[in-house]
Amino acid sequence: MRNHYTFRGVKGMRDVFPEAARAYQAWEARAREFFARYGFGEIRTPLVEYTVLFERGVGQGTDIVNKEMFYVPSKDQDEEEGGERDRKMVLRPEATASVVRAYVEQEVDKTAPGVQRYFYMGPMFRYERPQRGRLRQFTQIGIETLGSASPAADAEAVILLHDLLSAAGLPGLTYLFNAVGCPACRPGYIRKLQEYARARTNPLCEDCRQRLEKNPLRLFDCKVDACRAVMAGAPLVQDALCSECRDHQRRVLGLLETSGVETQIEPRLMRGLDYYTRTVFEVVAEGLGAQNAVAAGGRYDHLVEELEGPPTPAVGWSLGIERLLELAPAQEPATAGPDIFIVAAGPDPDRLFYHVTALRRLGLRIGLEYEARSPKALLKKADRLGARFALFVSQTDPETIELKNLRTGKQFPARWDMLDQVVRETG
RNA sequence: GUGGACGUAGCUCAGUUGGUUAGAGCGCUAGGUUGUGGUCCUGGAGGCCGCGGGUUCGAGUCCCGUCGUCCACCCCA
Repeated sequence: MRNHYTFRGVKGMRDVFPEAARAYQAWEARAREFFARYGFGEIRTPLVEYTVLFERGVGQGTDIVNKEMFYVPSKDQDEEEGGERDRKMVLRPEATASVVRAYVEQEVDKTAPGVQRYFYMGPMFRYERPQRGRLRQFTQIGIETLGSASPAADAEAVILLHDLLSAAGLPGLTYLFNAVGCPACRPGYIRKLQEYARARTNPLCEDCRQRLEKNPLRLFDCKVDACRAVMAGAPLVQDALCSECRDHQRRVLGLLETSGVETQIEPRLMRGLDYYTRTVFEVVAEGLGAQNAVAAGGRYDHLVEELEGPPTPAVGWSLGIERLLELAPAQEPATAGPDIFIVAAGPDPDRLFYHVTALRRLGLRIGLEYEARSPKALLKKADRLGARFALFVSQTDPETIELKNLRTGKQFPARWDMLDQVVRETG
């Protein structure tokens, strides 16, 4: 790799070459298969949104909004005087806010009333310091179900995720669940939590003292021993849920149990995005280092209203392909090699090119080198590519050819206009 | 944003207490095979030792800075 080079790729962003791209394609194909089964349709939203969308959607107090945004300079900013602040644009850090924005903007509740099921796949951008399992541009696949408050919607989403991950044969996944309450019970819980913590501020670290006021639920995330000790005795959301939330959780977990999805209650599990209500969950994997969440999601019953839409309960999740890829290193079958690899020393290359084009137009995969090389080198290449046949072209006459079956080693004279048939019959 | 580790052929890495033409394996390439692959043998190409400065008679080896990568914190997919 060139170390002193002007035209570097951007930090935390990767180039994906064909071999690695196959692994992405495999995940995308598998996901599409499952989405079709469950009735989810693809939605494609822009990579750029106005900043306010995420400030409102993801939350003002979150790290994603406060320090992880990729700002996009725009002409709008220069041209529009005055209110340019809310015209600021960013690369999307996640997709849920965009999907909801699109849903509200198009008034989908009026044009297509009822439950909407969407899936998306594409790059997300977060300005973080890269480390294992964390890129600045990464790829998410996710779903959003809008318009249902039913526990069945939560369960359906999780089962889809579970079956998709299981189909990939990933070992060592744990499905963690928690409930984070709703407007009826969460405010009361947060007050209790703050009361508890305020009475014990002394041992808390600097960060936690700030969290206490700004984002008290995050107190549970701290890894400082002293803070953990304090929080070990803190009141839990689970004990403060209203009867509706409690009932919702019970029914979701019940549906998952009958569907054979093993779940684990994690009473201190919190999410970094503000919009979640009731159900939150996270799928964690072993052996991924510090960034071990491969998928996460939950219910967000008030986000649509928050973005000026009609009351619309919703639930969704997203998974990070790159982390999944690290878990199951490319075991995808290699793409099929050429049907025929041309071995020619370059007599009348134009005539040869004509024949090759004709064969490709018949649907055959033809491997061809542009420069004349030794037969040995060409055969070697054909072998590496997994070609089924090698075609020897006479040095003196491009019409005189011999076809060699690289599996059996048998070689025999052939004619250009018969190749298509021979290759297909040999299947 | 904070902390730590590491930058030597395309890749994985050696490189003695600073010492003269910087090495290995794999890969690439050519030949052995008077045009015929996957094994084997022999040869060849390929190095701003990340970059800049300093110490020294002499620096890939030591010091400072810088850029980059990785890991961890923070946070998250």
